[in-house]
Amino acid sequence: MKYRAPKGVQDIFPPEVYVWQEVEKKAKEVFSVYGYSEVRTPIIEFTEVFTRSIGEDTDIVEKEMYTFSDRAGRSITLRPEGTASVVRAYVQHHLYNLPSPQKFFYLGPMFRYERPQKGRYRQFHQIGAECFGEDDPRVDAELIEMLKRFLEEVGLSGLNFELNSIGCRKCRPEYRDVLIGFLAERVEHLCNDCIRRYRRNPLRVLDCKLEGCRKTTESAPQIPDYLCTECKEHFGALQQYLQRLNVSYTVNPRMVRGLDYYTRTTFEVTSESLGAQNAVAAGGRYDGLVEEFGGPSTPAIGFAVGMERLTTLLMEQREIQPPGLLGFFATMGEEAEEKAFFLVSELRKKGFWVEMDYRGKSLKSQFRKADRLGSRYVFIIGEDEIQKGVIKYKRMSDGAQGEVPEEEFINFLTSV
RNA sequence: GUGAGCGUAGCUCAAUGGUUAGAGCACUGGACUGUGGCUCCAGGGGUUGUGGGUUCGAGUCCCAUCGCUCACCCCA
Repeated sequence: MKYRAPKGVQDIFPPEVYVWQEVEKKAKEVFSVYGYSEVRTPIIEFTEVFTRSIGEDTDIVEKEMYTFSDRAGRSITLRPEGTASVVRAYVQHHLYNLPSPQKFFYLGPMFRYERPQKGRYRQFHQIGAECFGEDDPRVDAELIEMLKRFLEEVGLSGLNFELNSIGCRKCRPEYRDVLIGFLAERVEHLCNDCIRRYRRNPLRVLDCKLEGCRKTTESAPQIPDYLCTECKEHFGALQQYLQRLNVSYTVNPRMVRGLDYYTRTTFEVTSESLGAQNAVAAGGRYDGLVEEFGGPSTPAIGFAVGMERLTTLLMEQREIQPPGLLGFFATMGEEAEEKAFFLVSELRKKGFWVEMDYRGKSLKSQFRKADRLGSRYVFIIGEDEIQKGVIKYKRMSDGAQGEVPEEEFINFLTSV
């Protein structure tokens, strides 16, 4: 094979593409009811947009970005996630001068240079939502409710909502110190990965899957216990509201997110059947990011849904219903073929999906083709029909046949 | 970046180191001269991922390389 797509990117064909279209449609429907407008930001940004927001020493920035120099020597990066671009756009266009909250959603491809595996690709797609300008816990609750509703509308079940608060710029450093103190006494019991995490990002040690590390960190101090009064209140109120909105969740005090910009609320939606990459959606609050980008201090919260992971689950849980072909024209003879050709054109103009045969094949093989295409009807035009001025039809589901005068054909189609 | 498993027809897979690499599905045609699905028959389709090596002989064994998959790291 001479050409193949680069590693970790994929072509999406029918029938999967119909699932994608349905998911995108549902997202637009649900999000718009919550006041979210679509925003389309570029796929490329100056590299600093990502390094500044995601964090210099995260894996994404350190080794996963598609970065290149453009012809003028500027460093450009293919977006590895959506939030940074939306925040950049929000600040660049001074949207903080508009009434708060400003609410946006986006969908499109993201790029990370990683080894692909189940649920992970180099080009992957996210649907995300961002809400700027409010720090009220009701906004957090509302956003999580919207995510839940979207996932339900799209037809997913068996999902777990996990919730945590990782504090703010004030209280997180304090907790961090306490945790480092705790870990320092037990470093020798940690795995090699965790020893590295301990130095680089100690909160991650809590997330380790290994039995040994889990055990040593069993009695570790937990973030929720070290939140400052404001963060504690915020987290408590959020939980109250979620309960009253009937959004069930579990608090996971060990959940940490990989991007530096998160503050307070973080959440993940996971599924058992996704393999190692089990998060369908994730998000959180990022109250410092707008300021970081040079805007006024502006609280914000958002999430992103992984399209590939979502559609993978959907295709496991549901049958895919491709759009149905209404009719297939089976013709006998050149005159009939010509007639069918222009008739097909007329019908499509009226919005009917019809197809025909162009190869002058046997009637039998035309029927076979119609059947294979899942056509509801076969319309037959041969010498007899032309002479009588009729079109013969056969309903494929039960084999019922009949004739319709040409001039009534459109009416006939409308009625079936 | 690290580790493991797997590469044979469009797809799913057979073939003890030994003739001309097979089967099912799919595709095309016929049995049925103007009627699909079911059945039967026939046909087209392959550089066994690639390159080297061992051997009288390699799809099979060895090495390298490329690709795919899963996992680690990390994340949607």
